[in-house]
Amino acid sequence: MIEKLQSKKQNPNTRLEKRLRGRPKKFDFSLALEQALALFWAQGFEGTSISNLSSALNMNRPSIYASFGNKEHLFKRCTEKYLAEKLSFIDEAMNEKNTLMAFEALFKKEIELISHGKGCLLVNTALTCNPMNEAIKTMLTEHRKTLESKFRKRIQLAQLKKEVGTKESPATLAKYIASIYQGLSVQTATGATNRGMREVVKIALKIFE
Amino acid sequence: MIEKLQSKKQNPNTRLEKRLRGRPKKFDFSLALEQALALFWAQGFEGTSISNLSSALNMNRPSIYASFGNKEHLFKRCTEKYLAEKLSFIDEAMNEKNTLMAFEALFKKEIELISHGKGCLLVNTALTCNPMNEAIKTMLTEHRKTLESKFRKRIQLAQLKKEVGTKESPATLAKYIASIYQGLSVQTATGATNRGMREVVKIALKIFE
DNA sequence: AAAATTTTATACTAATTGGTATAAAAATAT
DNA sequence: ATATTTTTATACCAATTAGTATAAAATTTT
Repeated sequence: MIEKLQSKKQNPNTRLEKRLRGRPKKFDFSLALEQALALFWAQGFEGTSISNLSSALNMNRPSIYASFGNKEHLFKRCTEKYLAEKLSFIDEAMNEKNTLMAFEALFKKEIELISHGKGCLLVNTALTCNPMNEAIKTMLTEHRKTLESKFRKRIQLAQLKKEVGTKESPATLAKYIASIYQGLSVQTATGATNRGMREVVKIALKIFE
Repeated sequence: MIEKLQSKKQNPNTRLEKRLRGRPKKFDFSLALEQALALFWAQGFEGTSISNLSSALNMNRPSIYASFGNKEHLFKRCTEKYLAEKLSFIDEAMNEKNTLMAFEALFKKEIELISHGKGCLLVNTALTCNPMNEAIKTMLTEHRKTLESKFRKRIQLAQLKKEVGTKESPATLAKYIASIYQGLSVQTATGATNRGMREVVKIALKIFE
């Protein structure tokens, strides 16, 4: 009974945010963002309409605009969330103590991430688009470049420590790793199994043995 | 003067098709299809509207529908054209006399094909989409699987001829090759140069040396 | 209890989407 | 010349797009 009274009209935000004055939100901001991310991830930027989002988040349109801005802005927030929460393993993998372990960890975690068949958000959601949405495509492209440069830095470090040969440049090796990473993102959208992808990685990483 | 009279109201189809009864088409069917392919290739399936096509092909909408059917059907025709005209090099490459040469040829030609930065149509135009357009995504996926199976068959042949080791299965090696192929398609959309991609291929094909 | 505040829900906008009906235009066949 | 055929161009369709104005609802503050 006491419990029931306490949980009466419990707002998801109550515990986190200080209760504001007006009508309480019926949605949890962070959960809604996660649901938006899931939908964009599955359907791409242009494949997802505000109406789709409205249904999926159980929010009416004015609430979406009030909370997240327009479609482009919402997608950017989702991408940031994706980078912070889903791709955090990349920095962690790059901290492994040798190159082989670093990229083994990278791909192990990537395969877990993309095993649902939707691939990597940075790769699969807007490789091409209407000129109107060029900014979205460019943003994703920049993020992919950033990933590649993280690979490059890791390889540069390894070459300094003489841990890896210097025959190929770090830039080239990084591009090779990025190609595999992106290739797997397409592979999972082509029906590849986790096992199949792990075997691809095993071959791909032979160059570091 | 004579030339001018001869070329008066020259219809592009005149030479090929028997002149029909009614008002002549103002467009060349094959050219229009090529322009449609170029637009879908650059903007993706969902990023290309019938209005976009109408402008690009200089055809009004009823003419597009009359000539090519609806948007989905037109995209399928473009994909078929793409396979027949742009990806014909794949079968040719698979006919090279050894595995290394086959895949060297494959990637050399692929890089030429995608060097405009739009990647491979099968990869870059609808990796994700609205559920409404699922059939398009599925069609492209099937074509990607077909490519991979061509790689697999080539490797099976090579293993029979003891030309390549049997440590990894043809299926796995084919998936590895397909991953590189698809990875390069993303790479060119990420700003990679032809030279950069060629260097990636050089590393990738070391396993066949 | 009343005022203030904030979110919700409904209903709207103008533009665009994929797709088509209709009639004029431009050719050939008779 | 006239009829026939085919394409073009205009104008439309219903549905959906992204985005917003407005008022009711639900809360806290006074």
